[in-house]
Amino acid sequence: MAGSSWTLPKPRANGPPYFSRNQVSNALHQMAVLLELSGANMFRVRSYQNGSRLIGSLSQDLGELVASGEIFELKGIGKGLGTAITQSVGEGNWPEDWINLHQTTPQGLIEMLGIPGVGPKKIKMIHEELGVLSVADLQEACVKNEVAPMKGFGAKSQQKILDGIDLLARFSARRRLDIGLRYGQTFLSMILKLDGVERAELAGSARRRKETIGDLDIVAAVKPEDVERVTNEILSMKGIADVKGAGDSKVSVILDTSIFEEGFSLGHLDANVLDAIGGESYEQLESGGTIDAQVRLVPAHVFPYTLAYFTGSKEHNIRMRQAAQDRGLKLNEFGLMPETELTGLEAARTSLPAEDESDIYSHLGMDFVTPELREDMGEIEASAVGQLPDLITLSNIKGALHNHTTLSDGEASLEQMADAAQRMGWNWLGIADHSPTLQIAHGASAEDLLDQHRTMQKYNKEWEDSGVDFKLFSGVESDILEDGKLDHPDDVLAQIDYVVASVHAMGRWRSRDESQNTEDLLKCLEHPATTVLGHPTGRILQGRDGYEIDLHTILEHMSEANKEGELKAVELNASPYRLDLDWRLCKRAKELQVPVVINPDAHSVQGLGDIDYGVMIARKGWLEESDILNSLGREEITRRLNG
DNA sequence: GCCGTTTTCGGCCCGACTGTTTTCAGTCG
Repeated sequence: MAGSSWTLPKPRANGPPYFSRNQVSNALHQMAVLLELSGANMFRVRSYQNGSRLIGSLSQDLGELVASGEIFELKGIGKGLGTAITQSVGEGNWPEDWINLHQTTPQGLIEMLGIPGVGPKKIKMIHEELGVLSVADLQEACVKNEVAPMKGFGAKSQQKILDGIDLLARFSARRRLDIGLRYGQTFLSMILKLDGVERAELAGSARRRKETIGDLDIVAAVKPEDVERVTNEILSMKGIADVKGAGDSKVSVILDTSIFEEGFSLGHLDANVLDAIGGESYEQLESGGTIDAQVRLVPAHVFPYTLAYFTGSKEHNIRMRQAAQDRGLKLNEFGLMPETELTGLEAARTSLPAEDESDIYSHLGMDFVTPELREDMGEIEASAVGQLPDLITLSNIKGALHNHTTLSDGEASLEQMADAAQRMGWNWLGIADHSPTLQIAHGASAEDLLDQHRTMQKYNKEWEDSGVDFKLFSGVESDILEDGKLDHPDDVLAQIDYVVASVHAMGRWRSRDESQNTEDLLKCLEHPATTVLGHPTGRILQGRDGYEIDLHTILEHMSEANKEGELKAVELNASPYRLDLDWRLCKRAKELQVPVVINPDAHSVQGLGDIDYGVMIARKGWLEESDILNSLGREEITRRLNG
């Protein structure tokens, strides 16, 4: 979980509230993990997990809920959690037993949870009987053959643990959405070409457009008599680095980059990103990369059920099964049917029919839920009452505000960027090059910035005179300095169209606590010139966590400013390395009516294409056409920026 | 730990797989 370390945060000085939604949500999540390791009842563990999700996506102010006692009325917060949260948020003290559990659980046990095939029960036993405190200890114990003789273990278990530790060291990282989709879509298109494959779709977190992807799931409809042949043809495909298993309904393989006929290359990376992900070695890591993939082969009549099941999320599936239960039915990967003695495909013969996933939802009295929304973030409730959002698509995008040129660290000139934007069908483009403090990115001086502004005005006049529906806007990506100050004098900022304010001094911001960072960001947002908050947490996916920040509070302040007629928008940075604003908070911004602007943060012509990933995440975050600035026409955006 | 127009106690989503077991526990998705 981003920003969390395995300690309980210190209370802020000027409470109550002493802790933010993030902090309480993280603490509950940690408690769930620690309780699991301590051998607690799994349903108790789940209560903490549910509580964490609930508090993390809370639309009300946590401090107020605690002060008024309404916290106890939330479904999922009872006497126990309610009291604990009230005490921590209201008085600044975490419960004694929470503190104790943190102090008595060795850090290494938490790391051991990452080993595939090793769960809390086994860790607890190994820890108690062998005194194992870390992954390294466990490896040593296995090598010394101390694990196999234990009750419930054996030679195979011991070897599996050793293999798991090896796997953890090599492939612990999930893959970014862009990488996962490239593998997934390539693999899917190859499977679709096979004789006997009636239909096939990408499932799992890739289909849900999660910002990172663990492994690929593909579901294919194949007649029983074709399964063996199709399986063999999949196993002989280009790009299969290793076969993990192949049964009569599932093929499990590891893909490598030889699956890409045209080779595998990464686009341009900005210096800040490159720095964060370990420089040039990252490209090598990618080109030598692999990804696990599973293909499920099922008869056509169960395909929609299997697709829905393996698309998940787990949380969404749980709610769907409960909905089925409420109707006296049972839902699984084979069908939706009355309770029966039969199991698996046998039972599926009694299932209600489904041509597509929408039939499944319709059997349960719900509207079809698009895969991006299946996270149990309110979509179940909304679909039951016909209130699902009408999500944006790429065709809604008419421009974007945060892009770079050769004036700072971009690869393309102003002219090339404008030309590319027009070819993409956009009606406007905002350029926001770096400000002077960011020397690593050749931040531009005020003089150069104003020069660029005049050049844009010249082009704009030419387009207007010749009836071209396109316009450039001049902005700056201003570093947020000490005390939330902007990086140019006010008189310079007043001359250009807008300011994207972003944090780049990550070292300093990450060394400070949440309340200090939040305070500085709020000050910066109060500056009349600040229009857009750029990459709000500074995270680099698979690279580094962002700085600690209470974005709930930030968004609430921005909401107030917008109500008073100012324009304060939050960026959804579309770079697949960032995807920041997180989709979980997009929904919050929407509720608060804070405009979102999806920005490719392009450092090249190709970089403009990253808008695609931004749209995916915006959809995942429930955003509709009216929630984003990108959907405004040339004249409307002019009015909003100048208003 | 949470929840309740059949319940304040006894449930809490479902199935496959694996390895350890003579009937099941742990892990995973």
